[in-house]
Amino acid sequence: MAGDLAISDVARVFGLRTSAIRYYEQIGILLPAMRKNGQRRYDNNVLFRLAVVQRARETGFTLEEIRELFFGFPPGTPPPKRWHQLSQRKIAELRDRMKRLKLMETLLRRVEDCRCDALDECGEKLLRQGSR
Amino acid sequence: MAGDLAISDVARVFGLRTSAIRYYEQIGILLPAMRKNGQRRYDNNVLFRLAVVQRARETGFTLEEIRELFFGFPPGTPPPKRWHQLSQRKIAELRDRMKRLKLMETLLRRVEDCRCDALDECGEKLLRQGSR
DNA sequence: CTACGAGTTCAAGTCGACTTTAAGTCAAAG
DNA sequence: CTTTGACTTAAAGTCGACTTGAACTCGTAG
Repeated sequence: MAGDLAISDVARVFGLRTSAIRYYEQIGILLPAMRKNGQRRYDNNVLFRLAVVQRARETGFTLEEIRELFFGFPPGTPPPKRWHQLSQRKIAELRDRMKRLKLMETLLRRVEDCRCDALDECGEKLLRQGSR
Repeated sequence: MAGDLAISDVARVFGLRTSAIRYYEQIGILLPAMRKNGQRRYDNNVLFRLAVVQRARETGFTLEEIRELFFGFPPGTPPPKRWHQLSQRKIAELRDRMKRLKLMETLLRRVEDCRCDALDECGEKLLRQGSR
């Protein structure tokens, strides 16, 4: 049950490259692993850590924010509080990004109405629109 | 009406840095400008071109795609056809991005229900969920 | 004449999340 | 003993869209 995993095992579980895991260690998202003949050996805890990392990545957190999640609070701060604080920012960010996507879509559909004979004509219209 | 614009004038109209305009020329989005004592001079056409570039950027096109818009079709291809072809791809892309954002939001809201006592517990639950 | 501001070129730097490369170590297999 | 395969490190490369820096040239104002 304990596990004594090589870096390639850990990588395979999450579909990551070994280089990604070393990188996570390098930037301080994973604590330095124990060594056996110079090679990293992991126990199951790292799987839990990485599961959290993956989920956080899926929800749009940067690696910097993930480090904050792990190490940016006084030790003992309960996860719900950690998640909450970071989520607030992120939700606002997602809302902005969605707005932007919707604007893009609107503009894209509008471009479909173009009847210009030359691209410069498009530009001319846009300039007149912009100044109005 | 003609205009004999310095690079800084053009930049100011669009809120761009002069370096961006040189860069656009370098990557072939703007044709090389006429020179006057070695300095670039522009006429009004460049404003139309740049208005199109800006709008295309706003709708999510990359500079590569914008070059395609301008130079990736047989000369004389009408703008509606050009826009349409590029828009199809882009709309699909926007839909995917929107889906992803919505998934992120769902996951973020779900994370708000976390009652774990430690982050490793979060990871453990996620791992069990993932395998189920 | 000199200083100034605006322009020029080319190369290199930036950001985030990694990957790739080069050179070296180690234990097990043949 | 040598090869193989997996691992190690540090440094450099990647992508996109620019920006920044260094070194240089212009025309003009004082």
